[in-house]
Order: sequence, then C-alpha cells, then structure tokens
Amino acid sequence: MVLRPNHEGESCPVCGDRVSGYHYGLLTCESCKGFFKRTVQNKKQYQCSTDANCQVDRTCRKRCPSCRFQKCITMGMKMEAVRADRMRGGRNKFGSFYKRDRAHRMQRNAMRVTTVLPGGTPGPQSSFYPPPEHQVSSSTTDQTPQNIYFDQTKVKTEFIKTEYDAHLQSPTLSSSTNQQLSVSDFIMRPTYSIDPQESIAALLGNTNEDPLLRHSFPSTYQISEVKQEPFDYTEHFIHHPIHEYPIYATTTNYVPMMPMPTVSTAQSLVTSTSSTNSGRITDTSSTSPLLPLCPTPTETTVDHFYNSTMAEMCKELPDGGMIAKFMADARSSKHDSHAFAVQVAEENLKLIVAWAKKNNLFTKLTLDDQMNLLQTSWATVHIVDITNAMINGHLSSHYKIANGEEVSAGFIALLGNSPFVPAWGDLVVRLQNMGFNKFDYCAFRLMALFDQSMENYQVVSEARSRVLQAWSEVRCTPRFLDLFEQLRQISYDSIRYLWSLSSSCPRIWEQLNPSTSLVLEMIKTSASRATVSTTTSIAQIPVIHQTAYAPVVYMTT
DNA sequence: CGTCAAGGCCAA
DNA sequence: TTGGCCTTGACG
Repeated sequence: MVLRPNHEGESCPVCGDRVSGYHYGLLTCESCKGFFKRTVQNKKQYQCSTDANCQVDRTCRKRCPSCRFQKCITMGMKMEAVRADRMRGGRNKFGSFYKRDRAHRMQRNAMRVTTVLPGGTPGPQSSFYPPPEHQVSSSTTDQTPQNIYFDQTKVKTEFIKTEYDAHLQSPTLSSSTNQQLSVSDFIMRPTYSIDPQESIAALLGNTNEDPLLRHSFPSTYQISEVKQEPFDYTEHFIHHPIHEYPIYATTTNYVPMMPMPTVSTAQSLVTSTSSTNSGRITDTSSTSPLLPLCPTPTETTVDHFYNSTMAEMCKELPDGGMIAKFMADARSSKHDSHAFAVQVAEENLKLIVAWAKKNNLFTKLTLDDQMNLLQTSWATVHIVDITNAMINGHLSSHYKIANGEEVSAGFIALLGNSPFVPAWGDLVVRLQNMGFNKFDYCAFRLMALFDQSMENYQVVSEARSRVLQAWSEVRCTPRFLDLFEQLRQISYDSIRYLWSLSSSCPRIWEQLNPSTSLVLEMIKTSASRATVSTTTSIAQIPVIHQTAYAPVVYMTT
C-alpha cells in the first residue's frame, strides 16, 4: 500500500474522502477523479431533480451527479485537464502549479506547526479550503452562506483572512496557477490616475487613442489583458480537429442543430485589436459539422468545442484582480464607507468606459447614445465585475478603511445600498454554486452593457441577441438569465440609492466630490435626464418586486 | 530512473 | 455507473 505522504490525512474538497493526489487541477479523492473524468470524457449531462443544491459528501456523492459535478467545477477542477486525445501518461501544463501549490502547502503547514492552536490538529486541507461549515456549495444546512460572507455583523467568522488566503482559496486556482498575476503583482503596478478634468464624454470622444491607456499604464501592460489559463482551451480545441466530433454526437442526449456561428459574429462584439487566433478559429468553424445541442440545456455543458465564439468574446474581459487593486488603493485613503464604495466604482468606471469603447457595436452608437447607454448600464457592469471578483476569490468579505470601519464587499459593490447587500450575497452564492465561469462573466458583462431597457437602440438589440446566441451554445440557462436580471435590478436600485443621498444625506454626498467626479457625473446626468426625457433613466427604472427582495428602505446613517 | 498525474480496466 | 487499482510516459 503506497500512501502519498504529502496528501495523507487530507480530505477531498468535493466529497471529503481521502485525497489520492492532484487530479484535474485539484487535490481530490480517487472517486471524484474518476467521476470527473467520465463526465467530461463522455460529455454527460446531468439534471438535478431538486434545486441544484444537494449535499455532496462521501456517503451520498452517488445520489446527485449533477450537484457533484457542479461542486467539482466550483471547487476548481478543470475540464481542460481532461485530454481530448486520451493520451496516457506524461505531464500536463498544470505541472508547475502543482509544484508551487505543494510548496505553499508545506510552507503553510510548517507555519501552522509553529503556531498550533491548543486542542486543534488542523490538517493541511483546512488551510487551503474553507472548513466544511463554510463551504458555499451544496450546503443544505440552515446556515446561509451569504451571512458568512457578507453580513457585517459576522466579521469574525470569515475564513478569508488575507489577500493571500483569498488568493489561495480561489475556486479556479487562478492565483496559484497563474504566474501572470498575483496580489503582489498588481500592488506593484503604477498607480492608476486620470486627469480629473476629463469627463465621461471626453473619455468617450477619444476614439483613436485611449486616454486611459495613454495616461495610466506603461506600454507593457494593457488594461484589458486577459490572463492565460494554465491550459489554453483555445489551443485545446484547435489542436483537436473538429472532425472527431461526430463520435460524441451519437448519444441520444444530442440532436443536430445549426452550425456554430462564424467568428465574425464574435469579432464584431470584441475589439479589432485581438486577432491572434481569429484565423484559426474561422477555419475551425468553417469546417464544423452539425453541432450537437442539448434539447433541454443543463447548467453545465461539457463541451470543448462549443466555446470558440464565447472564447473570442472573453478575450476582452478585464483582469479580475483589478477590482481587488481598486479596493486596496481606496481603503487606506477613505474615512467614509460611501466614499470608499464610490471611489472603487470611479476607478472601475474608467475601465468600463475604455472597454466599451473597444466594442465594435458600442462605437456604432453616436456619442450621445453611448453616453445614455453607459448611464443606464455602467453600474450593472460594475456590480457584475465585483460579483465575479468575489466568486473567484479575489476579494475579502470585508475591508477596513482608514477610520477603522469594516466595510463589507457587498456594501462596496452596491455603492452603499446596504438593504440589498444580503440579496446580492445570495446571488453571489447561487452563481458560485452554479459554477459561474469566465463565459458567464463575459455574457453577464455584455448583457449588462447592452442593457435590456435600451433596446430601442437597434445596435443594443443586435448586440444582445448575439451575446445570447453565443452564450446559449455554451452555458446560458433560464436560471442564469433570472439571476442576471436580479443583479440588474439591484444595480438600478443602487443608482437610485446613491442619487437619493444627494437630498437625504448631503453631508455624505458632498464628501464624494471631487475625486469621484465621473461616477457623480453619471448619476447626476441620468437624474436630470429623468425629468425631461423619455429614455430610460433613474426615474423610470422599474421598481423591484416586493416579494423578491426586502422593501426599499434607505438607511443613510 | 523515480515521480506522479494522466487514462484504462474491471469487479461490485 | 462507481471507484480502487493498474499502466503509461513526460519531466526533473
């Protein structure tokens, strides 16, 4: 019997069984390894018979494969690590990550030994994964995870103590895996700055040269740079010819459907500057056979080949670590929680404008319409960004600002709209349990930008249908759409809330100037538009259904 | 040449 | 279908 000494006593983050080694990006047991492999290799699709929130542990892991697979994904197992060509042996691209992770574990174990708590014999796993009662997936206990993450009164229960911990606990392991970006990396980057005289309109007006890039970053760092996965799935499906596909399409789960849209569809939604793989992807899709489509899409579609359109869109996603950087930058200088939240929004808004400007459809709008669209949608994009950063472990649950006050991530996300923080926390947990991934983030962001209420702009309508089409070929489900809609409604309310501060709490409102001028400009302009225009504006943003959320009560202490 | 994460095999 | 054990093969 050979026990691998490094993993002795560790429990599988999916089911709690004994860990046998690294499998598909995660230390797991042998059974979850096999289950994950079979699921991906055979492109199985499961459907949970209840509400996709089943308990998964050693005794009941066989009961609901849907929730088990979902938990595999949530905890960080990577479908890309299952080989399409089924080659045995050898090494994969995660090798360096496994090595580094082992080193981290040993280091942390060593520290733990020297600072061992009385009565406690914490295993190595407990330093890396949240303790079982804090696991956010598959919890069927009375404990609501969002309380742990987002309730300001439970600061002491948080398990993410430091940014380093948050990094290690990223469900995607992106932190440990990715050499390109770590906390220290983005802390070292030059301070983001912009001429305060520049308004949103000025930012939008500059089409040839991006003022954000011009002012803020050295040429070696692009705002929209997308981290490479440890295993590049784009390479993956290019290397494995699509003609292998029909062997998978013979199962009864699939019916032949329309061919994959050509890359030009995706290209029009993303910048013209990212053309690295476009040629090859075009070739792939032009030779694609009839593609299978699940008639009743499940939450996870296991398919390497669907992803080219979404993958192309994803190239312009911002770096998830930027939000964490904005948090870190702002918290030391702000003495007011609202000022802190708005400062983070201010920094992110600059990125959002820069990102929107790179979108070929967005720039088809006139400057006025671009402005109108952004006024309606920027906050949703911002909240989507923070939601994504939260899900991926880039953020702590709370941030201490200069006056010593603890501010929750939810408070920051919602611009201080605290009555909705629990609802937002609930959304974060739900999305996390659904395995919210890069594709979903990409779709959420584009859906947020091209806000549904602005569909009177033909460009917006066109963009939305393209996003939905591409997303539906990968992951889109009614449940995702519903959760997105809830996020959007919360963001609307948050804008309304922020504007209400100008009259209900002028002291706070005044503190927001002048460093957060862009956000205030957005809020003020859309508020003034509300009185004269028929376009969607703050006054016309639909009120959230009372049964879905807490009543709107603004607490401006 | 040992290690160890891939895939494969097969009894339950 | 599951999961424990076996085989493979790139890498250090």
